[in-house]
Amino acid sequence: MSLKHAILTLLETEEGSGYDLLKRFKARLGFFWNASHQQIYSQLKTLHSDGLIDCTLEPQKGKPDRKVYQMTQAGHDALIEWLENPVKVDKVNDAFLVKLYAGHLLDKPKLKAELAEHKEIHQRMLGTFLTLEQQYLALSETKKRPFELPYLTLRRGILGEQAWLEWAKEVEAFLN
Amino acid sequence: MSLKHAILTLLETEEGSGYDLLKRFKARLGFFWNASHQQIYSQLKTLHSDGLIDCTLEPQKGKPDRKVYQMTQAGHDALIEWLENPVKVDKVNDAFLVKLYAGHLLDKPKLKAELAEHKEIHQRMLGTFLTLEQQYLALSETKKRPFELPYLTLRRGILGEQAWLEWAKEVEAFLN
DNA sequence: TCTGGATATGCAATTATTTGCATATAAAAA
DNA sequence: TTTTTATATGCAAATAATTGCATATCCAGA
Repeated sequence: MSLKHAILTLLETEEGSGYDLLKRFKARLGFFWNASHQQIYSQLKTLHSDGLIDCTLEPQKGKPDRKVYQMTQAGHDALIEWLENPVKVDKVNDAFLVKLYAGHLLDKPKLKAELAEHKEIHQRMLGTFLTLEQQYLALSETKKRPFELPYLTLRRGILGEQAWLEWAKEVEAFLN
Repeated sequence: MSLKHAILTLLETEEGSGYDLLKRFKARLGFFWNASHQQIYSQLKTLHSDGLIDCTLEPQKGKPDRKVYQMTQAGHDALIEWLENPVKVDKVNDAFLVKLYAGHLLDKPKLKAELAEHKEIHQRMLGTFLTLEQQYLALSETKKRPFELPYLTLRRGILGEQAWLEWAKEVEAFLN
């Protein structure tokens, strides 16, 4: 599973509490891997009981202890091993396409309305990605360096969303 | 869940046995919804026990009975209801991007090799899609009509794969 | 001061998917 | 004639993901 290894990747860079990791996950990997907070907390528990990460308790006044997770050697090894073995090609399961395929059972206005909703979401995503890209491109060459690979994942998002929106135009043309 | 409704969509057009449906599923919906034969057989069972599909047994010599499934009114209603309510935007969970994000932990040749494997798969997919597109485009206008919506789902596949391959060029440029 | 939202954490049940196994026939290829 | 490939089905266990619920704090604004 990749979620485990995505979390290990984050911990490889820096330790953190569940919530820290959740936020870092959403901000950095969330564009190409969706995971709920429940999933992340429960994976942290599993990773810990498998010895791939350590956990230190930081007492807090009033609040319950803060659990800070950090990488172990076993975790590092597991991550490297995962990286060295091929992953499966992204599996697509797109409910909207199922619906479009069955679109003859629905009237065009309803299809159009739903297309418009999806389009808005994709446009918003693209906007977010383009903003992030501008931030990256504004950096000096040396400052870019550590973000080169993340930037490539961002490019995937940009090209993917642009392609989706191009396609949406074709669908709109048909529905009009 | 969309798998249920994808199967109902197939049955809306024509009845069939589990294996019939499996093949039709792979040929028509398989490009945007991946499901194993086990999943399809088990969903048929559930759909049947929920009364959304009927099942008639066709005795066969030597072989076990052929179970032929067909739509019920309840199934049709459930499909329409599903179609009328919005579906969620396609969720992306792309393990290769997780790996690329963590690529600094791996040497470039290994990343390049894996990229090449994925590229080959995407190229093959695109090839398949383009062949199907040629077949569609060769039809007369009247014969095209019933495949207009499926064709749009095919276009999604084409534009999606092209975008992936464009992106792969950027990644290759970086890795070289 | 009350209220709502962000912060911060998790359990439990259900649903969906994957993986491994299992069986049996028929046709085609070696 | 043996082996492989396609046809044709499915169960069971494990893993992954979703959904619903639950708790408790802190801070800002009405």
